[in-house]
This record gives sequence, structure tokens and C-alpha cells, in this order.
Amino acid sequence: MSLRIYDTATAEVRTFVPLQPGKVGLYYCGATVQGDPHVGHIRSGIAFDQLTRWLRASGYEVTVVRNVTDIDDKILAKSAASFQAFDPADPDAPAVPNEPWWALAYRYEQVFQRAYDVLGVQRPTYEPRATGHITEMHQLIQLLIDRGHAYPAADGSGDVYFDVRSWDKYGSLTRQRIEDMQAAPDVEPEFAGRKRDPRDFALWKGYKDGEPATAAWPSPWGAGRPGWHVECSAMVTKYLGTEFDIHGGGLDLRFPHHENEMAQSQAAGHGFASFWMHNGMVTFEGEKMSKSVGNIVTPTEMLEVAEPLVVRYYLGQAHYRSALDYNPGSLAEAAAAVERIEGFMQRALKFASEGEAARQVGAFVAGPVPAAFRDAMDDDLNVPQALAAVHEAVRRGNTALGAQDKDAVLEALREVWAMTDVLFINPLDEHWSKGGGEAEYRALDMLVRSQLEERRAAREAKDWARADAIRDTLAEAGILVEDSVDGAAWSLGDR
RNA sequence: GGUGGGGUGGCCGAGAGGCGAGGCAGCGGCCUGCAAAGCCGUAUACGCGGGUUCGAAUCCCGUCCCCACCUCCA
Repeated sequence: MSLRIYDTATAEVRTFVPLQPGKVGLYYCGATVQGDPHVGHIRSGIAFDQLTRWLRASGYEVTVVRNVTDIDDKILAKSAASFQAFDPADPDAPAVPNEPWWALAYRYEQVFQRAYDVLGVQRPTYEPRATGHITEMHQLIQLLIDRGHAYPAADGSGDVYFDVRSWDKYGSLTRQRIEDMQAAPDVEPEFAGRKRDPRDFALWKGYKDGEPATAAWPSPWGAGRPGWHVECSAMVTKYLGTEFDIHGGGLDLRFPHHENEMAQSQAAGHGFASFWMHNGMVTFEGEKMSKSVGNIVTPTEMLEVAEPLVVRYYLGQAHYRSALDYNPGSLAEAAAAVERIEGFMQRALKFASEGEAARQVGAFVAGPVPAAFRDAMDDDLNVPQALAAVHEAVRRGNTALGAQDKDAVLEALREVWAMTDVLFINPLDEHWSKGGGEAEYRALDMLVRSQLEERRAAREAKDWARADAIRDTLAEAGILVEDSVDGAAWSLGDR
């Protein structure tokens, strides 16, 4: 079976065929860096990270481009607000006073970067910023004007709009007809006389008095700044070409963002994306997380109660197109699942390496991924089923451990290793190393071992009270003791 | 009003005509000095009402409810 992917544009699962054999160009929407990330942003990153890693594991050479939209109305508005007097006690108060828009955008870009890094979202091949591609946008806008699909506003505002009525395929990505769309009442009064149709969207926004001079670029239509959707069309075309394989993003970007992107690019004569992929929303008690509702959970908040690996496991465990509902017990359940996998791998490695501590054994050579896992991933990235394969192998490995069947243990370990590597949830990967250097570990190991030796002697003498007291004391220090046929083992428990 | 996606056992979450995915929690057992971990076993699960079929959670008809997008949104 080869990879099959659900394409939003055709609303069906289709066999993935790259434009160039063996190569994949993937573009997915990153952030408009106007605020802190919430877990929805990260879920999207993880979903496309899983896709990227699976494509690479399948032998494709993948070029990943993810945009940073670093200029938009909200960024300018937030920056402007930071120059006003504000009450620092207000939860919505600016984080930094007197912050220029470009500083604000860059600050948040770095917050996003850190969150992606911590959760193991591989950095894209390239991450272009909108403000660095004004020239490319101008070329695209001019092309659209020349082809009769865009027009400078007649009122001298300097705005340039895409003419949705000139493009009969407008609405095809989301299967909507312009006539059926709900009228946008807030748009009409302000833009009456400027737009030919209320649905026309800005490719270029003319400079207005009061806006920072740094947020305006010269253009054939007057000084101004880019509208929302052009940056993606311009950047994806520059780095992946006028035709490329996959365009991704959150479900909420389908309209208007991706619809508009597709319209302006195809109207410019570009083939654009072969596949459109959209990840589902993260919901909180059934409702989409959004700032206006006030039900957002940030990565920082999750990382306060769970390790990065657990957060990644949780955000990546559902099928990418499903809504993922967060509730207070979600992370604890994910933690239990991760511990189950890690417990097996630690025991298996220890067993296989005859007593060597797992972390002292060098890189383990993973085997091939089992067919069940491969088939699940090839089936539109069915991660839940792929995880079932992981857990099945863990169970089989645990049984083999019980039977002291070394070959079977190793086989299961290789499989689990390979599968968790692909999903980047391998608990033994150094990325997830729980801090603490080798020296600290050795020191602690020596101290704990002396305690365990004392406990062993007590148990031999059937002094259960003494043995249990040692175990209890260690437990209070967060050290979990587990007995097995070949002696006691210790591990650091969860926080 | 338009366009999509859903309602699966206590919880999360796959599946989409025929052996009850998987995880978490629970219960029983094995193992253990006791635990922990692990293993084995364990569930009249598919919103509701009809229908098609030898057989439906999966198909058809009806119906109720939820969510998303149509405005900035991952």
C-alpha cells in the first residue's frame, strides 16, 4: 500500500503521487506572530511534523516551508497599544511597553520557535517571513492586475483588491458559491465604492496616516503593506514553485485564507497545491479554543503539569483531522501510556544489554517498521491505529520479557524503537532526556544503589519493616523502586 | 441561510457490512514477603426511530443533538 491522503479540495482520500518522483514539497501555515501560541498552534505543528517524518521514513526527500506572517493589522494594533498608557494589572495589558511592531513580531516568533523546539517539531527546511518577500508579492499582484483579476481601488486609498467575480472558481476549495455566503455587514460601509464586491479581499493595503512609517513599503500603487493572503502565495511559489505537492494548515484556515490563496495563485496561472491538508481543532470541553471565548490552554501551561514528551504524545495521538478534546485528565492518561512504552523499552534494553543501565547503552539500531504501522500511517496518517501497533508490540515485548526470550524481546524492542522514532515519541531519544547530566546520574545511582543493597540485605533477613522503610524513604524523594527477578531497579518518578 | 465534520463502553479515541483497534480507569486472577511493574481474563459500546440484508456501529429513509467555517483565527 502506498500513501493515501485526504485532500480537502476534492473531499476524498487520494493516492499521493509527488510531482517529482522521490521528492515532496510541503508548505504549511505557521503563525501570525501577534501573540503567544496556544496548544492548537502546536497541534498543527505536530501533525505536519508527523507527516514530514513519515514522508522521510518512506524515502522521500522533503522540503518543508512554513511561513511567519510578521506584518498584519493585529500586530500593528498591539504595538500601537503598547505606546498608550495602560494598567499593568490588566491581564490584557501589553507585555512590553513602547514596543515597535517589528520587535513585537520577532519576540513572539521566538516564543513560537521555543514551543516548537521543546515539543520536537522539527524545524522546517526554511521559514520565510512575510516582510522579507514584498518584492515577490508585488510581482504576483502585478500579474493579477495584468490578467484582469485584481484592481487598484478607485478612491485613491492605495488599496489593491482581488476581484473574486473575475475568477469563476472562487469558492471551489470550500465548495461555496459567492451568492450563498453570508454577507459581511462590517465590510460593506467602509469599503463601499472601493471594492467591486464585498468579498474582494486586499492584496495590498495603502498606507494610512498614523501608521508607523516602518510598516509601509513603496509599491507601484503607492506606499503600503501587504494584505493577509498574498504572503503565502508569494512565498510558497518562490521556494516550492508554482506547482507543489502539499499545502497544509488548520481547519479554520480553509476559508478565507486558503480559499483566497488558491484563488489568487490559480488566477495568476499557477497550478498550486496538489493536495490540501487541514488539521482539526483542539477543543476544550467541546468548544474550539479561542481567545475571544477565553478557553485557551497554552503550551506553557501544559508543560507545567506534564513532560514535553507527554504533551507531544497527547497532542499527536488523535487522527490529525479529528477534533481533539482537552479535559483535565487528558495529560495524565497520556503520561500513563508514555510510561508504559518507556517502561518496556528500559526493561528490554537492560535485559538485552545484560545489566547495563539503559542510558549507558549507545544508540540502538532500530528495525524496520511493522506492516501494521506502515499501513496505518499510509492510510491518511492514521496515527491512532499506528499507536495501537506500538502498544501491541509493547505487550508482546513484555510477554517476552516474562519468558526471558531474548530474541523476541529484541524483535519487539526494535519495532517499538522504529515506530516511536517515526512519531518522534521515543522516550529514550535524547531530545526527551529529563535533564540531569551524566555526572549527576552516576552520583545518584551510587547513592540509591547503596540503599538498595541495604534493602536487599534486609529482605534476605526477612526484615520487611526495614525493607519497606527504605523503599518508602526513596519514594518520598521521588525515586520509584521496583523488584524483579534480577534485583531491584530504580527510576525517577513523575513530578 | 450556505458549506463541511461529528454523536462509539466510566473516560480518551480508531474502525466503517460478518473474528468487540488501542490507551486510561475498573473488576477477577497469576506473579510478589507486601507493593510496583508486567502478564492473562473480564464490558448486553456504537444519539433515537424505522428499513435493506442471512448478518448493520458500518448501507438507506426519517429524526434529535453537537461542533467548525462563511469576520481575525492552527
